[in-house]
Amino acid sequence: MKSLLSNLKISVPDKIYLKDPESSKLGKRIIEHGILLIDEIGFDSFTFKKLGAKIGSNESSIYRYFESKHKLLLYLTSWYWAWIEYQMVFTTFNVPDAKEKLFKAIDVVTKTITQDDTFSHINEIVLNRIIINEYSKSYLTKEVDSENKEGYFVIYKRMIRRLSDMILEINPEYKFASSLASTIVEGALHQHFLKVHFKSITDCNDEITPSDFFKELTINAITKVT
Amino acid sequence: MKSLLSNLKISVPDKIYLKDPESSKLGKRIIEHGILLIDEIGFDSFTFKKLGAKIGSNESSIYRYFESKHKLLLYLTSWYWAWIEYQMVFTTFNVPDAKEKLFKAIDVVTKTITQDDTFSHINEIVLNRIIINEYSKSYLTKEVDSENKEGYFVIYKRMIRRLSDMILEINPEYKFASSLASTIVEGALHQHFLKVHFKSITDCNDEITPSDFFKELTINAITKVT
DNA sequence: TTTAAATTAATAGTATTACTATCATATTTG
DNA sequence: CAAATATGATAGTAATACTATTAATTTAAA
Repeated sequence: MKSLLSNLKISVPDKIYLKDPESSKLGKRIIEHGILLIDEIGFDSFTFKKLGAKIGSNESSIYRYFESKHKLLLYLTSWYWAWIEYQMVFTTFNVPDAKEKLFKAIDVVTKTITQDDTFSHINEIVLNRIIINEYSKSYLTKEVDSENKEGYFVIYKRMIRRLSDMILEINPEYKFASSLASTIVEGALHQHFLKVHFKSITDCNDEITPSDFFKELTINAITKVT
Repeated sequence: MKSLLSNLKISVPDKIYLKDPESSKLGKRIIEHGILLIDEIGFDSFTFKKLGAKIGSNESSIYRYFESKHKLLLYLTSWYWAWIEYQMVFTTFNVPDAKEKLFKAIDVVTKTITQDDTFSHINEIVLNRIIINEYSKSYLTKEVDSENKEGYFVIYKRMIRRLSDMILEINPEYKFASSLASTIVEGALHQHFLKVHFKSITDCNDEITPSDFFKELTINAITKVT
């Protein structure tokens, strides 16, 4: 995916930031080390002061890019889903068989990220861990409705709708395409979490992946003769 | 469920609290109004100081029951899952047909709570909303492994295992019973959230419930001939 | 190349949070 | 009734999540 993406810029709704972090060296350092620090100490303990110390910059300079650490999380998650969406569109493009297409899409959203080579300052492996551990916190807030109106979750919702459309391509009669799509995406993150922290309530491990589980689940859900 | 439960006490791992809130009037007020206040302002803005003001008591008195607001959340969530587990065991007891049994269990974990009548000081409708909006925050932390070792999530995991066992009763060959069970429980909370805040990525609404979706999904997953 | 504009750094300050500690006052119980 | 226990009031601390101001540095334009 590297060479194909190297000229592209993933774009994030611009209301999320005060100043585009892609537009300067400091901005990129904020993103790069923000990802590493959130992964290291967790989003709850993460502060702009600590990030400032880590990158040898000042707290107040970071506040010029993001209004709050919550906005930084929204930025990172939007970036992540835009990146996933791109891969989903790219991988399924020109695949004539609807089932093969859907399976490729499910693979994209459920797989463990193992390669970090798409964008120089963003470590996608680490960012994927942040999504698994922190994504829910970006929308489980009292402000979710107003932030949704501002468009902070458009990329995520659009990506889910693409998946839903591929489900309907196979079976236009299936009544729960959206719920199934959202369950696959959210459920895969959850299974990845469980396999690290609550092994006893998942079957996923080094051999069985969330992708295996969700592909079988999906195909049975939509092709069953009832 | 009221009369049957009225003599029972739901028990929560005792390491979660410093002093059992069931043991005093103040303790019960903390739980009762803690639930209402978290629902009202959200867990992130919730503080013991605000709760103290609301119940006409002192911040420091609340700290004598719970070490932190995080522990209070663990208490509430443990209580909730114990209550759900009780209903699950009770409702499925003596049901001979494995499929009917599983469906009853799925109903218990996925339905919207509409009655508040089991325990005087706990409003189960409001508590259910808190679980939907805040449950993930109880385990998406850096301390999850140590807290898991302390037994703070035993009830939740046991309840999921019960569900998994009922799945295996129908099809002992099914390879993903635990993952399916955990997906049903977590996924149902997620669908309830989506139907309020992100309607475009769910099919659930006033007519179609998460229960409908997950029952069909489950039965197709485990009885499909592959 | 100088000058102005923009960006970043440094410092200080505020209200709130998440507690801990101490001591006084109720309330319960033996 | 005394002693034990629970609760309340007050104070204090370090950290958080910012905002504001001013100084220093970098960049871009004339």
